[in-house]
Amino acid sequence: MAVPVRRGRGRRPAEEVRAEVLAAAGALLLDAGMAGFTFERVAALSGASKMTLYKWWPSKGALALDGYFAAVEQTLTFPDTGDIEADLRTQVHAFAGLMTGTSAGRVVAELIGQSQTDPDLAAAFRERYSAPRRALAVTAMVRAQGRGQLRADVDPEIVVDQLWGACYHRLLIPDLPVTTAFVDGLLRNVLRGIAPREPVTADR
Amino acid sequence: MAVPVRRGRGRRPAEEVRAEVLAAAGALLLDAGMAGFTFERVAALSGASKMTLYKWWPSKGALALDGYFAAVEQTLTFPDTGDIEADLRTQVHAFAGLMTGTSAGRVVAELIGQSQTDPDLAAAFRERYSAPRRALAVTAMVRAQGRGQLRADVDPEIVVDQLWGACYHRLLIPDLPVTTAFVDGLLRNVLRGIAPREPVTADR
DNA sequence: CCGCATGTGTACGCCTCGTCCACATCTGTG
DNA sequence: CACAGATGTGGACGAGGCGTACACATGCGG
Repeated sequence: MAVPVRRGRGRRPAEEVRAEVLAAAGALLLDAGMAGFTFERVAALSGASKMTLYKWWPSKGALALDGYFAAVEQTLTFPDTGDIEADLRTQVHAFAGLMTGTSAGRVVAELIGQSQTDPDLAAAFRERYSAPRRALAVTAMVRAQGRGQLRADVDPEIVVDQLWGACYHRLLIPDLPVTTAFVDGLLRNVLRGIAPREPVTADR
Repeated sequence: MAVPVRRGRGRRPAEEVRAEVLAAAGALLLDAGMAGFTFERVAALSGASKMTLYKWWPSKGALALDGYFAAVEQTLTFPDTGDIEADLRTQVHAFAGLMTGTSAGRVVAELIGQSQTDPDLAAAFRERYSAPRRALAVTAMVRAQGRGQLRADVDPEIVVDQLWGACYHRLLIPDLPVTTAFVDGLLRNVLRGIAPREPVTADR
């Protein structure tokens, strides 16, 4: 009897739909995790049709990644104070804090997990998440090498794997937790290994 | 009309069934990957009933892990030649070689990926895979500290994350490949950071 | 030699996937 | 301003995996 004002069929502005889908995807991801994240549910939540989702996103993982970015505002900056050790310290601690203190850690871990069997997600993740971050850290280190703060024979790419890889290791294979003490010890070991012969800053 | 000799119904020796299931699981895992790995298929391949599988294994991941162990004979040794640097070098290179040279790398990556949303697999993986390996490396390093080959203030657990974590990082988030040059550079950086003040072995 | 524990075949309801259709509505072009 | 085409919607479909249940056959232990 009651006639709904909006029957909901027919074309809707793409921007509007896209925004609602991303919001729904982000929300679902945050509180259901990758396990309960499904095209079906996102469609239901957002009020969009499954077909639209399949048209715009190649895989469940790719949609989840977009949802993640929409949910957590990413600033993506790398300070350059002129002191590479301090900057790396700041960044790694911030990263570890984000991964352990918020639900972002769980989500990122599940995205990486899903990307092992979802090529589209893997590509999207590399392109939009890991590669940019890696590049920021690397350029900062290259500049530091120019200033003589880092040994010239050290490959910055490898340092990235040492620092962030170690954190991801504990995040993905949680034999041991990511603690502040862990991050401090990690930074100490790594910095000691890549500093010039006579360390610029004496540690301890 | 033709009467099959073995109707296949009724009880079968548990050992026999278990062996066949593990063989089937391993084979399926190796050539279909975690994507095509399903209870249904393992049951069909092994000739066992789905119900039996559900009874013995709590999740698809747990079954896959057992299948993996059955498929690749794991030796799990850590040499102790008295030279910790050489031993770590050997171990990390062997690990990297296994991960890149065989299909084991793909499978392990997918197992870790799956474990992000499968608590049973995560527990089994930690208990039967990562923890034992970590322990081997750690005890070797503790012994080395006793011999004065490693700084006493270094936490061996963290070194494990630096070395293996870095490799896993490139395995799971393949921005860059795991090459011999990478492993060499990694070892150089790490060893330089954990060696006593005057390095026991001069590198370069 | 017999009873019972245990695995087997089979079937079921539920869910997700990925695709398809007919239709409603927005958008831009003349 | 009107109309035609582009685009999203609702609804439905078959395939396939999940997880469970039941009745039956058979090996093993007493």
